[in-house]
Amino acid sequence: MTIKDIAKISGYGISTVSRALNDHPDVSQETKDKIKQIAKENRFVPNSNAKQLKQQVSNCIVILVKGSFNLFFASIIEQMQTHISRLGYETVIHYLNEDENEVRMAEQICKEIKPLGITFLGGNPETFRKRFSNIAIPCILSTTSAQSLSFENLSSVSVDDVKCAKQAVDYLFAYGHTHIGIVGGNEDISCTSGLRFAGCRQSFQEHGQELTDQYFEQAHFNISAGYEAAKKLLQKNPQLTAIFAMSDMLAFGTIRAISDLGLSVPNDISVIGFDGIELANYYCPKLTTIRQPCENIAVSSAKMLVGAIHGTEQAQHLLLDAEIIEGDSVRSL
Amino acid sequence: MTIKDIAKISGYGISTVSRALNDHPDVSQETKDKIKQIAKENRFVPNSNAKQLKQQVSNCIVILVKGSFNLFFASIIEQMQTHISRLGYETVIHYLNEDENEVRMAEQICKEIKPLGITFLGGNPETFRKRFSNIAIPCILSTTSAQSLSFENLSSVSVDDVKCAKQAVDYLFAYGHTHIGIVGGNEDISCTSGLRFAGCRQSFQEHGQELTDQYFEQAHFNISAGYEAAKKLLQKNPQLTAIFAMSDMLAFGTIRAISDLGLSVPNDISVIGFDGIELANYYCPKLTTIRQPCENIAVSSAKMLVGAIHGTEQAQHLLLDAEIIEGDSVRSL
DNA sequence: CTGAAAGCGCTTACAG
DNA sequence: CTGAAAGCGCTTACAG
Repeated sequence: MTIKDIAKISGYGISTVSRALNDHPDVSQETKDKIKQIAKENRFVPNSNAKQLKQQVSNCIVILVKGSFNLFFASIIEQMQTHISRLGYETVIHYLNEDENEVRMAEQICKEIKPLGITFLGGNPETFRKRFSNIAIPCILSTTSAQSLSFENLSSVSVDDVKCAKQAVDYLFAYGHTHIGIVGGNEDISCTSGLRFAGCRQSFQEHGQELTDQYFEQAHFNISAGYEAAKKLLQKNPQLTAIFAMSDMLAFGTIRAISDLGLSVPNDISVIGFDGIELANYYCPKLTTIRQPCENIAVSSAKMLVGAIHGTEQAQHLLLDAEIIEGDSVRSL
Repeated sequence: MTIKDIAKISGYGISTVSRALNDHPDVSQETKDKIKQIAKENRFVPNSNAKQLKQQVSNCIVILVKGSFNLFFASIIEQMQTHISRLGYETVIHYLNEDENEVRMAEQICKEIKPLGITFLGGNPETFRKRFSNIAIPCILSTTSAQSLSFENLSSVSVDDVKCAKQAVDYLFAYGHTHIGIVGGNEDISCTSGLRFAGCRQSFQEHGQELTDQYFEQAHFNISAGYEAAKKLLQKNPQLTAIFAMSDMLAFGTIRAISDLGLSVPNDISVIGFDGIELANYYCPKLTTIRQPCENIAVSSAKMLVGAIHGTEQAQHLLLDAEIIEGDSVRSL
């Protein structure tokens, strides 16, 4: 069933059928009704390949997600999708592995499906610095700041990772802890864990401490990595009374590790996480964590991207605040 | 950059360029090399719309996922994807809301992108009964059995939900519990929770009990629903000493609810889950659960679908076994 | 308000 | 081994 068939059945020409189906204003209502009726009866679905081949641009916005599983991203994606479709665009979600290059993939997607814009979740600014100049459509980096880059078609929406991580560690200091460990983080400040690490370092310095190897253990942002890292950390530094885990998943792994060592949270060791996913609130103990403003990130990203697509908005870098959610995983010393 | 441009640059005709790029055997190696080199230099990416419009069928397999967020599905999707691409096909993932009709969506997708096959995650057999006859390509229902249906192009891979749920409740009885509650489930045996509920009922009967309203509370399969349902259940039936939650997420919500009521798991109340997601192993307490064989479901689904696409396999319904993972959330009475 | 015609970028029978 | 031509299903300037 193609528009040609509908043209034949209806007696109209194919151009009129096309216009009627797309609700062009210059087709009489009567004609539209007839044609739409026939399309409906025959369960006509337009061939999107033909449509897009002809139109050169699609109506779609791509959400490019790095890291296939991440509850934090999940809730953002969901809301983003809802919002984008409310604004009248289709959305295509594409997942990449951690080791794939998101910008290269974006280049390919641009050539293949010609989207109007792209939002990146979990991208690395360094990758953007190197290759993003190949991309011409409006893009937005969500949950990571692109402030340090200055592409005129790249905006970003995120929390200030340095500040928020500092906030987390400050919180532990404020509760009287002086032996604080960090799960996650590294020296590379171009990525999220590097930025959060920098925040930790600041907090340490302000409290007259130096953040040495003794106090942190790197980990990818998943639960089993958190478990392993926490175990190592507690082995090399048994005096710790509190741990900042750089994501809630890391925090869950950390708490499990602490339990497996025969210790309890928060009685022996306090734990604070980062992200504020729904599960944090249902974990036992309820996790104290830095809650990123998911809805705001999702909605702002969608709005800014659509603004940029309309050409009404310039690239900008939105830094949002996070709030501390107090659970039962931190106690004062 | 199109193949026309490459034809111009290389001096060959566009048909030769097309054939070279697609590695057709009737193009000399030399020509192929030259053309591919030029394509590479110019970062040529074929326009997939044009390609598919012409080819009429794509090379892709669609994974249609109902319910946008579900850690259990997540790990299956990931493995399925890996496996499908290893078998030489592209994969497109499409998420639907709970209230959308998966089969109707599949019909549309068939017309739009003409996939070779579809795997459904989280589909409802009843929906298939009504509309699936409209679909002509090989499909597979994963994690839910389509045994009761007899479409020659619809296979399924799943555990036996009735049996596995019975296993869970039997386990609690075996540990001496006699007041067992169920979180989730309903009378509609066309869906997963209905099947599991039927298994619970069987177990109750075999142990000389009747599964009345007093013993269960319905809940959608998410953590907050589990929390609410468990609270209600314990309110209306305070004598319970054990609960079977029909998914791990429900179990987490249940455990949190128990804690909030000032009781402890497993000392006051034992809890067993269903699915066996990674998180279950990192929850506190470690969750005892019925582990579905994710890899096997993923791999078998992929294999069976590809077999059906090749026309070498008939529709079949694979029922896999689940195993009990013993955590620390059940104690003997 | 409607239609005939061109063309989007590709593939593939057909001819050489 | 290579090329000219037709055609996939749509949209849209152009003409009426």
